[in-house]
Amino acid sequence: MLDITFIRENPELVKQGMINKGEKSADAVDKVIQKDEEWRSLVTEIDTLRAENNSLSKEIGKLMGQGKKEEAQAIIKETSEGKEKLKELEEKVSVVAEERDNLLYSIPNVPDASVPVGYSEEDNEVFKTWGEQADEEWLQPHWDIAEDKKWIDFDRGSKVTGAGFPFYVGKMARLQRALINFFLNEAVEQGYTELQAPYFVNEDSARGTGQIPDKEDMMYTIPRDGFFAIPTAEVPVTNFHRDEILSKEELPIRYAAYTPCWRREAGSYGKDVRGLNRLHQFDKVELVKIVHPDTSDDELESLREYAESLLEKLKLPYRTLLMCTGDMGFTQTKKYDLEVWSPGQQRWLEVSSCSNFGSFQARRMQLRFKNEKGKTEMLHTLNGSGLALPRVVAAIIETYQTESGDVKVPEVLRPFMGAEII
RNA sequence: GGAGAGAUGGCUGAGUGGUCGAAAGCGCUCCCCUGCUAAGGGAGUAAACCCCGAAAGGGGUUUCGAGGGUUCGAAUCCCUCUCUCUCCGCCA
Repeated sequence: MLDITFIRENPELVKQGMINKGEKSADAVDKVIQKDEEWRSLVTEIDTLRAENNSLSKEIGKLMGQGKKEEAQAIIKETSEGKEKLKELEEKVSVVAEERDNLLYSIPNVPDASVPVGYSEEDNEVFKTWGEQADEEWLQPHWDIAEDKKWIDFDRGSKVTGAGFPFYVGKMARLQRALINFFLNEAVEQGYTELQAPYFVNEDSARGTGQIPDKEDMMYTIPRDGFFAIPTAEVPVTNFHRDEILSKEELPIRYAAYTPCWRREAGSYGKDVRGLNRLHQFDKVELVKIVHPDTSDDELESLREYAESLLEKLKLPYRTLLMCTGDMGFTQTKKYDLEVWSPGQQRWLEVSSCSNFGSFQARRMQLRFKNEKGKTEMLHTLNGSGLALPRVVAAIIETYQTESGDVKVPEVLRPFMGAEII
C-alpha cells in the first residue's frame, strides 16, 4: 500500500508507475484522491460534533455531581440529538473509508527510476552472466538421472499425497540437507540471524505480506483453524515485527530462515513442471531485511551479491536479470532474478528473486521505527531467496553429471555429504 | 479436550459508570544542586488520524487485548472472539 499523502503530492508519478507496470488504467489514482478528500471532510465534521458532545457530557457529569439533576436532564436531551446525527455520519465515513482503502490497495508500488520500462520477459535486462553454459550432446535432464539412480520418487509421492510432492531418497535426501546447512551457515556468516519460523500463518499475517486478498489461491489452507500453509518463509519472517515500532539502533535487521514452502500453482502444465522444475512443496532458505529507508537501495545490491555468491561457491553457471517494470510484480520497487543454467534442459531456471519493497509492505503491516528526529516512520523491507532448493538440486545433478553416469558432489558440499560422488 | 484466573502506558501496578489518557513506583530525557562518588530537588516522558501553521507549535478526535452492545457519558456494565497463566487429561 502506498502512502495516501505521497499519492496526493505525486499523482503523475504514481500514474506513470501504474502504466509502466502494465495496468490498463491509472484512474484509481484520481479516484483515491477524491475519496480521500471526501473522507477527510467527513472526519472533520464528525470530530467537531463529537467534541461538542463530549464537552456537554462533561457538563452533565459536573451537574450530577452537584446534584442539579434537572439542569442535567435538559442537556441530556440536547446530546441525544447530536448522537443520531453522529451515527449517520459514522456509517457514511466507514463506507467511504473502505472505498478509499480498496482503491489504495489496487495501486501498485512505484518502480524505482533505475528499472527498465517494459511489458514482457523480453524487456528484462541481463545484468550479469557468470560461468559457461554447458551444452554437450550427452547431457541428460535431471529427472532421467534421478529416476535411474532412484533418488527421487515422484510416483510414490503422488500416491501418498499428490503430484508435486516427491520423496527424496537416500543420497538425494542428504544432498538437500547438505544444501540447507550450507545456505544457513553462509547466511549466518554474513551476519544474518537464523530464524526458525512457523509453517502456518493466520489471516492477518497473510494480509500483511500481501498474499491476501490478491494471491489467496496460491496457498494451501487449513480452514478449520483459519491457517494458511506458508508459500514462502517471507510471510512469517516479515510479519515477525508486524505492528511494532523499532528503535533505529536495531537496524538493519537481517534474517535467514529455512522452511518448506507450499504452493498450489494452479494451472501449471507441460515441460515447466517436469521433474523438480515446479513443485507443490519445496524447501527454501529465505532472506529478509528490515532496514532504514535511506539504505534499502544498497541493501538490495548486497542481497543480490550474496545470493550470487552462493551459486558461485557451488560453481553453478547463472545469470542475473534486472526485471522490467511490467514483469516485476505489484509490490516491488525493484527486483533481480537469479537464474541457474540447466545443461540437461538447455534453459535457465529461476532460483532466487531479490526484491526491494520500499515502505509498501511495511505500511500494510505497520512496521515502523523512530527516526533521527524521534518521529515514527515506515521502514523498508526486502527479501530474496538464498536459495530455493529443487532447481539448485536439478542444476547440480545436471551440471555435475559425468559422461560415465556419475554425479559429483560440489566441493563446498563435500563436508556435508562425506563423499565426492553422490 | 475439561476446570479456573487474567489481559491497563517502556516495565511493575492502582483504578468497578462522570473533570481518567488513566494514581503510584521503576526506567528514560532535560534542568538545578552537589568540586569525584553517592544522594537530593524540579520538569518532561504513548500511538494513530483530522484541522490551523513556513516551522516551532496549537486545537480536536480515537485508542486501557480485539470486535460488537447498553448509556447523555464505559478502563469500569453486557455479549462474542483472541491470547496468556494454573490444574487435570492427552501427547513428540
